[in-house]
Amino acid sequence: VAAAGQVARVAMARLQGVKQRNNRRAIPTSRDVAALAGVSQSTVSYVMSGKRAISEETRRRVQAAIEQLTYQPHAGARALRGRRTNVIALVVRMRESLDPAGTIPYVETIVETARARDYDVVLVTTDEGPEGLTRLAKRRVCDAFVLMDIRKDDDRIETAAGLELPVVLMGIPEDRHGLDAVDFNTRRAAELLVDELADTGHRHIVLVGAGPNTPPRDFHFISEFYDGARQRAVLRELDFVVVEREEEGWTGIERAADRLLARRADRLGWIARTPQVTDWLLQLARLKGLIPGRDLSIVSLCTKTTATALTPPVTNVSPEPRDLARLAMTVLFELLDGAEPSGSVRLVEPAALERRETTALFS
Amino acid sequence: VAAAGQVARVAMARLQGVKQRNNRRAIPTSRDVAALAGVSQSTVSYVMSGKRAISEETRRRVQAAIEQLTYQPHAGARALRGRRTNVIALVVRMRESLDPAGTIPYVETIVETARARDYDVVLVTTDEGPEGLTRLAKRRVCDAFVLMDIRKDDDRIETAAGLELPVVLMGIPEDRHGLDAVDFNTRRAAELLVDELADTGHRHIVLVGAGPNTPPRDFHFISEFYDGARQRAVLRELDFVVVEREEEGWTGIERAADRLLARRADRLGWIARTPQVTDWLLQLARLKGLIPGRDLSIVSLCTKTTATALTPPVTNVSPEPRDLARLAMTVLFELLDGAEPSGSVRLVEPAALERRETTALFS
DNA sequence: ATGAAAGCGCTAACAG
DNA sequence: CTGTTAGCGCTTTCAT
Repeated sequence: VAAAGQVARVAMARLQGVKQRNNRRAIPTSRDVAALAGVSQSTVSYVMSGKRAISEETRRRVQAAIEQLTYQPHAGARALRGRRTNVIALVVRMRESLDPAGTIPYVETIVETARARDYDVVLVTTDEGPEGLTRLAKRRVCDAFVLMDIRKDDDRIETAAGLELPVVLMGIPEDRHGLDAVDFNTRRAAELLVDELADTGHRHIVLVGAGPNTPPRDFHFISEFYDGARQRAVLRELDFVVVEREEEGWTGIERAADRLLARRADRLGWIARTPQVTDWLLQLARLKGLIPGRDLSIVSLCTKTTATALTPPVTNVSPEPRDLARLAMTVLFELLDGAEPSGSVRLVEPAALERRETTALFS
Repeated sequence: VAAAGQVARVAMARLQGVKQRNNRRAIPTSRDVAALAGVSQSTVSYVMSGKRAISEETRRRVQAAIEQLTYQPHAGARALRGRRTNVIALVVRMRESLDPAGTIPYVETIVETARARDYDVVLVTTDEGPEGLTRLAKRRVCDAFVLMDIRKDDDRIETAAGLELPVVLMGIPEDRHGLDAVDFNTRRAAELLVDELADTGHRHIVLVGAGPNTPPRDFHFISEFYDGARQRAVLRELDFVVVEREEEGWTGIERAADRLLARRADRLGWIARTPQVTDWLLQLARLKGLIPGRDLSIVSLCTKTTATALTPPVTNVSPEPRDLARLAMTVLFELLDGAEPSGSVRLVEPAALERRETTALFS
């Protein structure tokens, strides 16, 4: 007890000394906590980590001291000694993002999930290239990587695979180099959309993609969607065409209107692959005096939120971004907890199709 | 030279030892670089920081060793000893974002600008609340903060002001607590848009806001836009009304159509405050058989990219997000370089209005 | 112009 | 159950 008192006095002196010199509170260290609680510095560390048994009395005193000083452990010191940073690097494609608005929910969910396990997230852009990954790994800035917006021939994969750190790919490249990947089952989503149209007596399907700047063949989830829809249409004996816009934006839709409507009046269904395209197709119908759900159908791959926010509400299959982000983090935490990379792909299955006003019942 | 040789041998032994034990390359430290270059460890540090004169010959050898080992300094060790983390915390509002798609360019620009000065960016959501800021500061995770999406009564401000770390606010709160802030001059932007309509012979102006979920009075840049437009309209002796939608989405516009068109045929100009609203107004005009640029005008506060991507291209004043993000980072780096917080507000002025097809020339 | 050495604040092995 | 101690890899004196 006498010793504890002495240590406490020393700590007070230190705090006051600093206060006098800087005229402002210094950020407390675990030594300050220890002194205030009258224990050794390592005991503070053990109280925080829970890695050894601590008497109730000691734990209480230490916790009180921690709260009184609002102590937080120095992240750098922890990383240096403990060889883990509690930081996850999230590598996203921002400059040429496929869907800027769509990116936010992913990022948000990943940050939330990370925080739930006391990880912070550093955000990196693909523009930094593979060297960016190497830099973060060698500088020990992070413990693991999540790579978003994976292209089939993504140049980050090989580098990431050589890093000896946990990596999860969101999206499926041609060569995974042994890394774990997660994605939506967009093939299955396409099948559900085609089935909906088949089941309701449609004859002709037009699949409308996002346009010239997003080449379907560069991204696995897009080509899967196309292939799935096409094959299902064959199976269900429906006429099937893809209309690729030759121009971006609304103009692209307007210019393609003739092709989109070539089979008008004959049990026509449009499949929109993105929220934006869905909106435009509704707009086009409105402009042409066609009522979705009566004159033709519009079904869409978009979230429930988007589908119900549109007018009229659109029949959709939902690729919930949050589910995919959560799956990615589940896999990542397994790896961080010591699991061996399995090099496997895990898919998020689409929820059941939700029929809304834009499905026409022809049968 | 003999000593250097010996040190080098020791380092080799260390590297080999590790290699044998782990069966994989250990990440090299500055000691390894020093040994390989035949200099002391501190010399490596000085070569990297440039904080003392180094002979050309020594520098060359050290650089060669650095490259050979692809050495990167341990971020945690640096932070611990050097008392700076080279990390900037970016605090964004994601869950209830005003404009999810619009957020990306800000984030991208901030990450890029940070990287240009060798800072990384940790991404935090406002959901973590003020304690999130305290945590990052006390753990020494970051050296500075950028707070986006500032509300007038933002609860992060007071905490941030007590952190004794550089902070830049993007957006203007009621009480800045002495912190520096940057924002767009949306008041000026509104004036330019009203002037355009006044100069081209319009009589009636309808300002269309984003809708019920974004209360204009919560955000300074929105209320400034409204006030600026209203006052300018008075000055130019134009009839001026604000139409707030009572429902979200396209439905909100459709329901408000009567109010929007009440003064139809009489030199009517619509001012759209967001890209999304601009798109909807074009849609509404199309639907009503009105041709923007002939029957009425649509002018918009949106980026050039948005304005020209629409059909027809829209007259706009551009609040370029990248400019604002760059300004924020300029201020932040001044603070990081030791400048005292001035508690001032710096505004990004809008570029000149660009007239496109949606301006009707009534005069 | 360079080297030796002292820690930064923490974790974990070692020693009761 | 708790304390003492040895570093992690770096920056920065102090010494030459």
